[in-house]
Amino acid sequence: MKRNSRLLLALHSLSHMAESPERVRTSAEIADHAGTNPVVVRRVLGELRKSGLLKSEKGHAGGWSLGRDPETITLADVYLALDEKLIFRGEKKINSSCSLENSLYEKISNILEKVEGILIEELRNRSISDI
Amino acid sequence: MKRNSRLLLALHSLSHMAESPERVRTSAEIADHAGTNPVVVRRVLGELRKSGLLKSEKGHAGGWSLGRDPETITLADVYLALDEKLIFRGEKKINSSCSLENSLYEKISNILEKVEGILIEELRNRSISDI
DNA sequence: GATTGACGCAACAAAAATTGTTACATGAGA
DNA sequence: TCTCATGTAACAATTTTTGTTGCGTCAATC
Repeated sequence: MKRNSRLLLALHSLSHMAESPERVRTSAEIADHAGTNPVVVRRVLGELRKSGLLKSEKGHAGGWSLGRDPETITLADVYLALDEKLIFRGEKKINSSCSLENSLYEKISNILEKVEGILIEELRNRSISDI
Repeated sequence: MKRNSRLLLALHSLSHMAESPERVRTSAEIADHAGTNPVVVRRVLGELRKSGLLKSEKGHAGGWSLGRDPETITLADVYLALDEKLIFRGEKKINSSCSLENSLYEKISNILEKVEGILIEELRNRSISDI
């Protein structure tokens, strides 16, 4: 797996869950299907649980299931829950002694914030059931 | 330096050049100001030269200078010349046996292409002289 | 023409970020 | 009590990015 696979892993898993929301899945099962490791799955899905998108149960018949109706879970919810920035994770060498550099960083940041807002809007238009 | 510093390095350097376009700068000089290495500078700026944004001269009084009028060099030009994708360099595990995964990848790709188009439009509205 | 000082580039090294693994604690059902 | 699941920390391996060294080429200057 490569970069930014966290979001894809999350969305992939959730879209399967949306198909049969009643079914409880173990992290081992999910990892196997996604070609990764159970611990990685728990790590990523754990962040979604914190946001209420998923719930998990320990114990014998434990595992993962959706925290609410699949139609109400948008791609934006997942994106935001993971707290990743698809766009630009550049350094924040602010307060450089070079005023041009500061100006540059500010201008780029403004643009990217605007564009990311648009991205989130787009993601908000799709639910995990739409996949 | 961290991730995506290439674009910032390029824009930072170009914006200085836009201030005094007549002045020729060495990669050592640029690297020193940007806090990096001359070879790295030549590497990054070399890509801009291929796109005609910059020109470089060897020899004793050699160095780097703008390839055309600073007002005509937009941030989009630089972004495209570097062939980087600020947005989503996710894996391309297409043709997975899982149709949901394929569908997911396609949907995400469509959204990101659209958003990146908007990003480029925004970048096209600023020249390196605007920094 | 020899020297100096610049870029061009390849190959290698180092550092940073991401992903994978192991180990163990905790909790819930059989 | 035993089994099977998650939760988490610590560590290892991999991938990506950045930095470094070395050497060739070219042009101005001595």
